[in-house]
Amino acid sequence: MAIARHFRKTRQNCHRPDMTDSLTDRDYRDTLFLPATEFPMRGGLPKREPDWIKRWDELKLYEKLRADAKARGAKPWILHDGPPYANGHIHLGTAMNKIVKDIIVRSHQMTGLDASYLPGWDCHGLPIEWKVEEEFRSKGKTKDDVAPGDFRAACRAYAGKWVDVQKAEFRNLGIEGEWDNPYLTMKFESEASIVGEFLRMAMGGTLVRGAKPIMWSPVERTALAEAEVEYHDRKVPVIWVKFPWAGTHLGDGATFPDWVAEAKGASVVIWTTTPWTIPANQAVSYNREISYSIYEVEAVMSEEELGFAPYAKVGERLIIADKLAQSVMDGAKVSKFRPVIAVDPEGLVSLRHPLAQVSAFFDKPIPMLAGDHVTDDAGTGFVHTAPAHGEDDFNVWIASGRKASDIRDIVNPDGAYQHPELPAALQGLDIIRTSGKKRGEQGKANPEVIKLLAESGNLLARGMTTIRDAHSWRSKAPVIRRATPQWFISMDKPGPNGKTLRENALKAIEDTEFFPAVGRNRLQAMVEGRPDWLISRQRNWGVPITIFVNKDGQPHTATLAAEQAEQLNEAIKAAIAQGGVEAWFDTPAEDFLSPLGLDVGDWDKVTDVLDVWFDSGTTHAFALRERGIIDPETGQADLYMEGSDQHRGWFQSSLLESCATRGIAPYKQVLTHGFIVDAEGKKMSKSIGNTIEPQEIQKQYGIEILRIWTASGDYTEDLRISDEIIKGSVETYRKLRNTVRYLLGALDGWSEAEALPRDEMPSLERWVLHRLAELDGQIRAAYNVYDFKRVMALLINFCGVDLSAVYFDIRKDSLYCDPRFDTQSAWDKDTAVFGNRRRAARTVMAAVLERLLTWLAPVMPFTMEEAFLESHLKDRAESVHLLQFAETPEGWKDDVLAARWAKIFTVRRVVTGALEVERREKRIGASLEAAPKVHIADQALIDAFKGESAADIFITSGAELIHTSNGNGGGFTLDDTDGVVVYPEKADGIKCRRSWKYFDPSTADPAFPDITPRDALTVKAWDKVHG
RNA sequence: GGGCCGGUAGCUCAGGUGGUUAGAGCGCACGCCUGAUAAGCGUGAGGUCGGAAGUUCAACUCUUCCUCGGCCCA
Repeated sequence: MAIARHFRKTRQNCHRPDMTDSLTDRDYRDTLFLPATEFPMRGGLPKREPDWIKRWDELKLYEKLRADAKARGAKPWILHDGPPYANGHIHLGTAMNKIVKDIIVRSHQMTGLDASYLPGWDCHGLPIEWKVEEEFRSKGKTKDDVAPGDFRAACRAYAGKWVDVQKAEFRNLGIEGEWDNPYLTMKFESEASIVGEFLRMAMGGTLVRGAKPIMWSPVERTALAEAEVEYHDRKVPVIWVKFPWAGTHLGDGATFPDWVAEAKGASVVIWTTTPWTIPANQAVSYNREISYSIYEVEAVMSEEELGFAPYAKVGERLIIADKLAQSVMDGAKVSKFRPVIAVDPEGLVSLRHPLAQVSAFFDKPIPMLAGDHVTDDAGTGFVHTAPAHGEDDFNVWIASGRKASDIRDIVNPDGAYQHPELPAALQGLDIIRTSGKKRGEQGKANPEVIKLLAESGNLLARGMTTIRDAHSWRSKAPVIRRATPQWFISMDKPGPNGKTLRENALKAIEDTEFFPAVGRNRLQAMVEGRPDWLISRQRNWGVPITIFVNKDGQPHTATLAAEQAEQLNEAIKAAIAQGGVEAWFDTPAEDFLSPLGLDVGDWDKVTDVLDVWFDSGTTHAFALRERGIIDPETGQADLYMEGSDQHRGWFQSSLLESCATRGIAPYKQVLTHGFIVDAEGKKMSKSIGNTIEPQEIQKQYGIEILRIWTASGDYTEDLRISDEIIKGSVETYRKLRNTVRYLLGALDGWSEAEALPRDEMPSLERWVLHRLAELDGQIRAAYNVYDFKRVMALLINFCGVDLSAVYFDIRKDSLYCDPRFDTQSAWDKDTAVFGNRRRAARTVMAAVLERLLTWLAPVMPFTMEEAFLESHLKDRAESVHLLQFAETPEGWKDDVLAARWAKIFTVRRVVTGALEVERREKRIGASLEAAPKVHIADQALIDAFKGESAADIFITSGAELIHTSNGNGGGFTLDDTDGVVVYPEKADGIKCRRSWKYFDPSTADPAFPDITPRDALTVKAWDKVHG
């Protein structure tokens, strides 16, 4: 440092050896303008953010925003909040989700709309129920010890607690919204609304009772949806079972195909990993595309070789898919076998159950069914079919024209055999242990079935294998498939408008706008392919399925006269509106039925609850329609915005619910975000240990840094986060903050009186206005399509390049040294030229500041509020968030001017390049020490400078532009800029003690020999005003 | 295992319908300024566009395969 100072002094001394200090003892510093602001360079975000939040609370900002929009007559614009689940603390993903929403809402509010934001929570459901059960267990109580009403009350309290926790966490993120009155799915009015929607749907005919197998958890005693299971490896028994062939219908006695004679005494072989389903077997499936043959066992491995006795017997005949014969024989320890003859599987027709001799219950013909689900990739080429316990099994059973009511249900909710006709040996055996230390392990059913099969002589082989299978994500215990009566929303039954729900939903998808566009394909594909919506759960904490069923199991909504059904529905809704879901469970059936003259004995009250996806699919009804935010029948939210996983979840449940009840989507637009991943693009997980909590970032950097990070990346894809990436956001913050700070400092003492009309401004100022006009369109367009990264890129570029590196740098001289407006009374004509130049600069800066503050406020609400309160705008409103994006006059746009300045900047680049060489050679330090001569071949480039001071633009003390087609050698050029040659000569004269520019002392005002004439005029005006 | 999406400089992002030496900002290095100072300015070095093959006169841009990652499903 000392050395650097020494060099500088040396240079100055060399340059003006004849100057003496006696002439120049006035200190001009007082007469200069230097930026002045209370707005500090550093934000101190972690410390100060909570104060801003408190300020907005006290200000009742959200209410004021609504009042302001109303006063403006603004059009409502609704982002409908997807409800997070009221369980656990928020994480980075939830934070990002809310931040994106907040930026959207704020930016729309500031572009003239009335953008309200009503946050909500999802409060019912199994996860909460589980936590509450755990709490009871820790107090030594089992579920059976707790009255259902008390249990539900505990769930309600538990959800309420987490709503409060999350609400506080969201508010700490600076999310603005109606926090005092959020929507909760468990509020009584919501519960009544959900019931209302459900009944409306039931009345529309899309509610159907089904009995198809669904995933059932014996441990939890409930049906589970796909979303509630996870897949794990599990060791299971595998058995090969013989189904003796029992006859064909092919031809009469004279025309049997050849194979029929050979098939006598043969057995069809199946393979299964669920021996317990054999007692529920009602068919065997095959595939017409697979070739099958009869094989005869010729030799079997000996007991000595194996260590156990094989089940296969020499001479027995097995029917197997040709491709799998070898592997089946290997599994059965058959050492030698021969194909006998090919079999036409269509002709097999009927088999005998392998346990037929055990009990008359099993001694029924077993049909052969053709199904595409059968493959010859593994197994035997035949599939044991228990329609109660497998989806494919059920489907092939129904497809063959058989009835669901003929399906045998021999398993109770505990996952144990229970059927009056079952043999005693099987009665009561459990499939999976539901309690104790071995909960989730295999029960007694499998071993007993295997034993019975072996005794019957129909076990061909057995072993163990590992499969990937569904487990409950709560208890981690395996689930089974079980056919129980369940309620479904039918996708393909024509509804009130004659169209199916699937058709209505697909049409609604067409009418919806998706961001990004691929969201449409995704949702479409899912709706096209999805099965009926299983909405019933056998749980306690949820909205009940409020129907009565008659003795045929049909709901009152489908069997009573419409008028009577509606009366009943109204009574139910009224009860729930008053007493919550309890009212359904606690009110005796006759209280609902008797007033309508219905006989209690004819009806059963259903006590299943609704899938929680139904609750959240209904939020549009109670959070928007019943609050009067959108029209109850035809209204739509403007936007739904959630993670892309919600194509399967909320976007779909909401769509289906709304289409079933109103025939339209509940939204006009759907926006999805991706997920947060680490620096390598890997998802965050506690087990990898790469998780980051929002509180960490809040404490170390501030929420605003997190908001900038969110806004800078492409959140429609996955967002990466790491220390390095966050540091980048910190840099962005600093640049933006300092730009705003400089503007605040430059505008010290500004008032509208100083403003200069555009047509009196220098062209550089008009160029800045042109840039503002350009940006205005770009920023609005980007916010409109939720493209914040474009907003950020545009503004960072504008601040870093156009302002900081160009405009501020060039106008620093004018701002600091030209006559201040408060000396205007002392200006003469010459002084006014410079004074007005400065007025123009400050006018433009005021315009820039207003726009930067408002354009950035949605992303940086804290810092922009802080800057706003330091700015000339502070009297306009109580908060920057109550402002609108400034209207930008069309006339500011000037493409001709912009093209001209593009030329000027082309030349400027070459000059700065040339000066850099001089610097490196230590011939100059500051650019003011130079006065370059620029040789320019293209006259148009020279014309661009017409009316401009090239020296000001180059920030040199002088500059000369010379029209010549070639330089005279030795000049500086840039490869990509032909015809511009720079001779970076040193500035002559003396250094102005006020503006530091070098100038010819002979031009100086004799009264002020050591400053330039401009500075002399300025100081004289200053002196006149300030004595 | 299937469906969809993505992989451009250290980081965050631009790069209509294939066509000159692939851009920006930040960061980094070097230098300047010291009247925006834990600030400001300038210059420079960094990618051959996840990999391979193919179509084409020509591919970051089209096709196929592979790979890595994400979401959904099994």
